[in-house]
Amino acid sequence: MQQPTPRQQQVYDFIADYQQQKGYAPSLQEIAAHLKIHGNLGVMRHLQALEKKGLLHRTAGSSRGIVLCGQAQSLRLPVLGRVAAGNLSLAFEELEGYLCVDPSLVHGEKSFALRVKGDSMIEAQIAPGDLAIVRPQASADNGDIVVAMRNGEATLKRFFREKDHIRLQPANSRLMPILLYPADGEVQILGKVTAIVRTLA
Amino acid sequence: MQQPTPRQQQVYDFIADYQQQKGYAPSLQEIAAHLKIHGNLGVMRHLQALEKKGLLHRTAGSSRGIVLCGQAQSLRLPVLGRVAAGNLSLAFEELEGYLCVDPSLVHGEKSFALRVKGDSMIEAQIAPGDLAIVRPQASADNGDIVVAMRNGEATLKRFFREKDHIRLQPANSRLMPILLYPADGEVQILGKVTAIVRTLA
DNA sequence: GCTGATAGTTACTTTATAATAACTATCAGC
DNA sequence: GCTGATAGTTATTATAAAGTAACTATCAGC
Repeated sequence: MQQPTPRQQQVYDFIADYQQQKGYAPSLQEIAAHLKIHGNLGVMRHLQALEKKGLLHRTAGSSRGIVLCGQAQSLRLPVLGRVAAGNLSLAFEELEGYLCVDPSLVHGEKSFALRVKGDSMIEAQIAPGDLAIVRPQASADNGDIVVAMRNGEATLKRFFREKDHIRLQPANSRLMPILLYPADGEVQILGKVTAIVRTLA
Repeated sequence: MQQPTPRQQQVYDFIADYQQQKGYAPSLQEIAAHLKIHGNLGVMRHLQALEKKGLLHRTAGSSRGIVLCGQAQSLRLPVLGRVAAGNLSLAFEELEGYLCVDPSLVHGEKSFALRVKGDSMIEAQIAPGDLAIVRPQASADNGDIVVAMRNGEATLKRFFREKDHIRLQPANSRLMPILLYPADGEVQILGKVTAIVRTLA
């Protein structure tokens, strides 16, 4: 977690105070007024900086859509035993319950927690039984860990876009990578893993 | 406090769910959409009724200015960069911030989150940079993962009580176990790891 | 049958709020 | 002197969201 600049800290503190006192986050102009900033662009950039540093989370286009990380507040995600995918619509199967997590673990709308089944990512320190926090998205950046749907089974793999195909690389030396060519649509990316939560004992 | 009608209860429940999941309250139109009400006047009157019955509080003219009365909170743990231990009193050093977690990850009072430093537990799928949720306790059961203080450094080890000593076993084949005899008090158990939280990307 | 509380609809206006464009200023580090 | 990060201003636009008017419908209780 990066440290904010003093000015950014002021912004953060005001949001925390306001949230604590009123029960919801301030609008950009309210922040601007308090910090004696004329216009909200300055505020916007402070928020962008704070978000990049992982101190808060924002929902674009949503008024007062600011959630501070590490405050007495958390997001409630559904915990799924498995995922099934009919073309990008995630079916919530085997709903195990709900998990409250810090906003810093969640990056985006409609995230959910998926119970990890196999040991395909064991060498990336992801074990069966762990909960993977997943943000639904159809593609990813190189090196991201994604949830891939294959033969009706959801598995975790590392995502690499190469010359004319996509490589889904397990973190398990006993397993082979999957090469995915545009033609065969048998594999589908359901989302990106943004965090791991494991309960011991 | 008056009881809401069934329909009003639905409105209230949706707001509670939304608030929990997203971290802020829904807009009138979002409520309307969810309850399949066309237009937001209907919603407005439900909110007015709920407010009159003392179940929530609204700020006029403020978007998402809904605050529910009497909602439960989740647990907020301090995140420490390291721990130092003067006889069982944990000093909160290098406070990185706070992490909100589900009560299911925390087992006991005064738990905290510790940033994992080395790779002593790498084969137990605990990597450097992970956050270990720790419940302070001076002993443990066989097989538990504990935070042990040694030479001023906190490390994670697996705990085993054997004949006349305690064995602190790393999950890393390159590291040797530590044998701890009652006489030498050079190693101290600070607590037990109850959960692991990792942020990716 | 009347009344009042509850519940809903369509259409609209107003305001709150977020987002963008096009600038300037300061400061640290190379 | 150049660059990039930080910080700020004025202005404008787009959209999110709250609020209002004018209706209808159902149901419980008197």
